[in-house]
Amino acid sequence: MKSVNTAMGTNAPRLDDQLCFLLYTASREVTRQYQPVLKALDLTYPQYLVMLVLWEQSKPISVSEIGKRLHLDSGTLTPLLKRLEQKAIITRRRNDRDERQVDIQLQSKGLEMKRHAAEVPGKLLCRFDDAQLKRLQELREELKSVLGLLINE
Amino acid sequence: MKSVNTAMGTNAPRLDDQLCFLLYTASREVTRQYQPVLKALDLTYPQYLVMLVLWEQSKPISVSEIGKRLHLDSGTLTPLLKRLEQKAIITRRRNDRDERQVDIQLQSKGLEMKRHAAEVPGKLLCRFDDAQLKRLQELREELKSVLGLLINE
DNA sequence: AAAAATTAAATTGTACACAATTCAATTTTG
DNA sequence: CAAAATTGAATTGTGTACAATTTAATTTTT
Repeated sequence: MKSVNTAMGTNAPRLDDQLCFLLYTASREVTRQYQPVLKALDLTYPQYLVMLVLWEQSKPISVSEIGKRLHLDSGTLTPLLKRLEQKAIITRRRNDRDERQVDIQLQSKGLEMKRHAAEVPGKLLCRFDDAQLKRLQELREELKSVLGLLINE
Repeated sequence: MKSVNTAMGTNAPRLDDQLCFLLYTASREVTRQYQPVLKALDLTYPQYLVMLVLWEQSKPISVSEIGKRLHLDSGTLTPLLKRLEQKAIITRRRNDRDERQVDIQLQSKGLEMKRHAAEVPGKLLCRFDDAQLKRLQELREELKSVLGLLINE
């Protein structure tokens, strides 16, 4: 009862106890920790997420489909994808069947990066012991299921 | 063992199973849900976080102290605080004792907003039932403790 | 089939984040 | 005390996020 009330009550909300703030902080903290590792791949963290989508595919995929997976819109993706194109990691091509769509395809450079990228999670997780990894994994499951709660409705 | 291995293994990392991606998505999703509620206060979500810090204080507080609480630097805070100043919510003043510091103080408008803001969490949480609130609370505790793991080291 | 509605990207504009640098004020050292 | 180091904000530059609008292409209606 106590802690539910602190969240719902009429008191001023306490910063450190707010789920939203913890998510906001944790997300930025994790992104920060990815950065030095991703620097070797010359990718930002959002660019890395786009690459994960593309590596899962191997087929060309539309901008909106990428957006659906990452919950990002064209306002974010279009300039990001143009940067990946400039780095010769992907190509952007209008779809012949539906000229509204732009298909994103890996270039050979982008495909080859997959091998390097496979080492990324390990580099970040290696500093945790088994007990800590287990906690991360539990948090992941909790978060995955709560995210379902947040999104539906 | 299985799921720990999927995170550490040499396979291509799976997007939906990555804690980092879940944090990134959940954080943005929650921010999105705050937005309509905060619009009534004419605040963005990061501005709201700064206000939470200021409401907890009631004393003037330096930019760097705000930054310490929110894990944000002056590059983010300076322009944000200038916007709050323009809206007559706060004042910015060089500290007399140490002229390097800029003290942030609530204006009367900013102080009065506290009452309205007290209703914000309730407006977001009211759509969850008791069981769901309990899960949010559990996630909060998990996240709080894991964040400690991530930050120290 | 023509008009209306919908969809997919791109564009525009605002607001973060954050690395890196600058500048001034204060502290620490030699 | 003067030089060196540190600290606190501000600035600069890059890269997201995302609302809102625009434009072109496709689909649905009438």
